[in-house]
Amino acid sequence: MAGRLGEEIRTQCMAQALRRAARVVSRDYDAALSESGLTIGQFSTLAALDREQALRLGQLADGLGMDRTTLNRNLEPLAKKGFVKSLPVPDDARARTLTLTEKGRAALAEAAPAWRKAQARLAKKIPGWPLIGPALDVLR
Amino acid sequence: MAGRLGEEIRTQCMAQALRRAARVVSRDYDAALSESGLTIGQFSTLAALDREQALRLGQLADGLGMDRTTLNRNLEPLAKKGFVKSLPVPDDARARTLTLTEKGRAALAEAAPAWRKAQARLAKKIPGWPLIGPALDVLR
DNA sequence: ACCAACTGAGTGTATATGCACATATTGCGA
DNA sequence: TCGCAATATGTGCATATACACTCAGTTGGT
Repeated sequence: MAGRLGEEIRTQCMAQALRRAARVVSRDYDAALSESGLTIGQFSTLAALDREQALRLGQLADGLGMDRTTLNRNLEPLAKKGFVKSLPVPDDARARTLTLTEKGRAALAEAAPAWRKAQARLAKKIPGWPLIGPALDVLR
Repeated sequence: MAGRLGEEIRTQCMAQALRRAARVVSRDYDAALSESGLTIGQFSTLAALDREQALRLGQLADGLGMDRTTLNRNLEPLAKKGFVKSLPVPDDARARTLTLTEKGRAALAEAAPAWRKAQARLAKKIPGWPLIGPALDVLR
């Protein structure tokens, strides 16, 4: 009688599966990026700012599927390194726009080769990825 | 010329996609479980211990795809609540075995209905899940 | 028996995550 | 204009994550 519930959770819990997968692949990417001094989370944040400049905190957080306050704190190490700048908005004294600095763009470009290596390695390890990526897009 | 690299990363980075998905669904499960006082991560840990008793820290961490030291710290709130106990191993004075207490098993069972609700809600939101779950099993 | 390599666990530090709450500002209706 | 709801951001707290390092105990070779 031991563990019927636990077994059900292991085989069916989507959160467990996704969190586990995120941990495993994050460690891999982080190792690949270690030379660059960026984590995969920081790399993703810089990439998001590279796509669109002058985003507000809330907008960027939405884009990353992340709580606003989490992003706020994730920006601290990036700001400390001078990769991201937070500028006031003329129209609205509450808001601030986030911009990728030249230094930030350079760091992103410099880390890109290591990222591509991790991509290639992972793509081999997860042959079913072409099915996964699109299927997860519904969460956007 | 702005953002070619950022665009490539957004469309292709597996870590970004998985981390994002994990964040989004975790918030959902956490909200569903809030009454129970468990996070989805804690719920998963209890479930793993429900499947197999007397696991060592390292074994359980491997099973969860988690760093050993992370699990060590994740166990603290569970131990504080009396859901998990760490017992010495007779054969090996270095090791300790983790056991789910009766209280822990009860907490897991009590949280299960809320978890099932989150499961049902998410299954509707991610119709492609039957493809995703098996495809991620390669990371085990 | 001894020592070296190995193994299992714990700690220091840094980052990541989000809820509850607080603050500041804007916009709008009475 | 006054006041209030809505909006944008920041902070306190708790948990989550993992690398580098440390320590204790085990194991195998001599």
